[in-house]
Amino acid sequence: MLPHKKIESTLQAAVRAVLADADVSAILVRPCDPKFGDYQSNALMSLAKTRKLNPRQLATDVLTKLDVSAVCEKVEIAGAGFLNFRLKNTALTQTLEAAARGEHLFFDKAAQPKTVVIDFSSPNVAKPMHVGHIRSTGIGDALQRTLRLLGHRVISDNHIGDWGTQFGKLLLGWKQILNRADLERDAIAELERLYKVINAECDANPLRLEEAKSELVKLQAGDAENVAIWKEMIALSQKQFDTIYGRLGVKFDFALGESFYNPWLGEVVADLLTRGIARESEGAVGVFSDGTLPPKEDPFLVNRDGEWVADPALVRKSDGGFNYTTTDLATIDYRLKTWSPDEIIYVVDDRQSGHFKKFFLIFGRWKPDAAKTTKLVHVGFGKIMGDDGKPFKTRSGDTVKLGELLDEAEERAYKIVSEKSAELPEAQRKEIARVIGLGAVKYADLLPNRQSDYIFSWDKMLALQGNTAPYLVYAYARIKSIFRKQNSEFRIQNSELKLAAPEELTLAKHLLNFGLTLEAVAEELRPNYLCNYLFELAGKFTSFYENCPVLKAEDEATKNSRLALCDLTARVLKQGLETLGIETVEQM
RNA sequence: GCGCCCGUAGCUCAGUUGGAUAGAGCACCUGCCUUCUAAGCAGGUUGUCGCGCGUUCGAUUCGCGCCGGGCGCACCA
Repeated sequence: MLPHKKIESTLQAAVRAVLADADVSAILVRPCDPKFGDYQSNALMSLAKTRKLNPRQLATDVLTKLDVSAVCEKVEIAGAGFLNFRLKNTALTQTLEAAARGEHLFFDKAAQPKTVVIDFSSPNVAKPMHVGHIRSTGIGDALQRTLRLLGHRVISDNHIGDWGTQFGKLLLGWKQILNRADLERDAIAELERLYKVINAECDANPLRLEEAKSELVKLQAGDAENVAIWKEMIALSQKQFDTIYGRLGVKFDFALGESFYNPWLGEVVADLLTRGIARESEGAVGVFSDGTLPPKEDPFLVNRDGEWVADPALVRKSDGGFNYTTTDLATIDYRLKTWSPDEIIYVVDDRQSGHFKKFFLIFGRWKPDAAKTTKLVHVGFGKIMGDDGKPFKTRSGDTVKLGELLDEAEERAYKIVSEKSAELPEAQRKEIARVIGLGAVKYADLLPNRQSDYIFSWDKMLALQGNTAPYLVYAYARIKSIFRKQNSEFRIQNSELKLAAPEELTLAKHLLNFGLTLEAVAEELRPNYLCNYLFELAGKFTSFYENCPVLKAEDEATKNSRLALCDLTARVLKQGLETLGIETVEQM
């Protein structure tokens, strides 16, 4: 068991011994400022507060029941009632030696694995994936990797936009203005052109719009020709998706598009009507406020000039078509029946938070039993901005295509690699540039708190100094370099650690917090915690690297101990980056 | 108008149940390569945490009210 968990469970038992009825699940032990110790708990203060006890007295009482001498020095009470823990050197080295033997990598599998459906990326058919998709795709992938690493059962599902009114226009364009040669050269660009041309025509001419609508109606009715064209458009799009996901290294367990749920949409609406959850209004069918929430908190109400008026979620349009709330409901029904998840995570732009608020409430009304056992979470994120503070666009004002963005990342990285490591063969420089370029884009996207907007900057993400992917991969490559240089056979499994230098101790202690960080990422669904942990790890490693010679250590025992420390650091760096969806290189 | 999100160093951003003297990178200054990758390291400078009030032993964090920015408000998703 990792030392901090040992401390935590022992502390919880001690608290229970003092206050038998206390809820000890909130009694946590966290890393702290080294001047106070290695770990700290401030939980006794809030516990004392709710019970109107003297916090320092409570701490003293708990301390008499607390024996953590196996892993800690004497526990200290500090300030208003903090408990400060300092690890024993033996506990530290034993934990590292166990890791060296391959018994763990500073994290534990979840005691109670959850089944989690994670819905992310969701590109649209017939449209190019653009820079915005990096957010849902990167965050979603990092989360699925984290949850899997911690032993949860994860079902990733790409809810592709393969259905909707845009297909009327696309079908019309396909039939009337399709350029076959262009389609073969660049299918997505041609499909995009079709849509733009017809869309403009429809805006200008109601008759064109009617034509497009009738194509849509035919598709919906199962017209053989239209269905065949629609399927071809999906197939062409899928090629694009496969290429992009292949480059990004993102995998899905399922890619059940919106159209998959078509057969059940009518039933969903009928069921909502039968149960009195939805009702007809102005020819459409919608879910309205049930009056159980105060108006301010009720997403089904909106204030217009001082009056609260209905703002329903429509589930059927007046023309009989369905809305995306309907699809989302059919989708959740399918997911419940198929996987019985404990949790469903939607990694979707924050601008849709209103939709999710309504959708989650409808779910609660529609499936009250399931709502008790399945938690729905909207993992929202902000926009990517250009350096002018406006949404990130190309110079000509178009959206930035994801494929082109990744190309540019690799090109820019290649220039830098060629400059810094001109001696490496071209093929290797290309491979380094691929890893660094893609890693830089992904890392820059995962680093900020996901809910805030961030400014896209090539220079910052590709910089070798600062909190960037190149810096982290560089730290990894330097460790690997040591192992290439050393002559004798080094066997990590038999390593005995002896930690003396402050840099060694600081690095070693930081390794111990890998699992804590992974758990925080899984708990709050925030990959940036892991980014910051790895940045600190790389920093502590380079500090160690500068101050503690490894291959030229004063004696063999120190050398082997340091080699082991290097190896463990490399493993955590590699595992951590991999969990963020970022590859590493052995040399750069 | 109403709701949601945001406001932290000159710039870009972190800040994990409310916790100890609020952190990092960039920029700026000073050192360190005949020694494991200097794409690096060590040190220095930088703050009314938008403003005010409240809750608390303790508030960047919670509540209320302002100010400033972004986004969303029935047949698109």
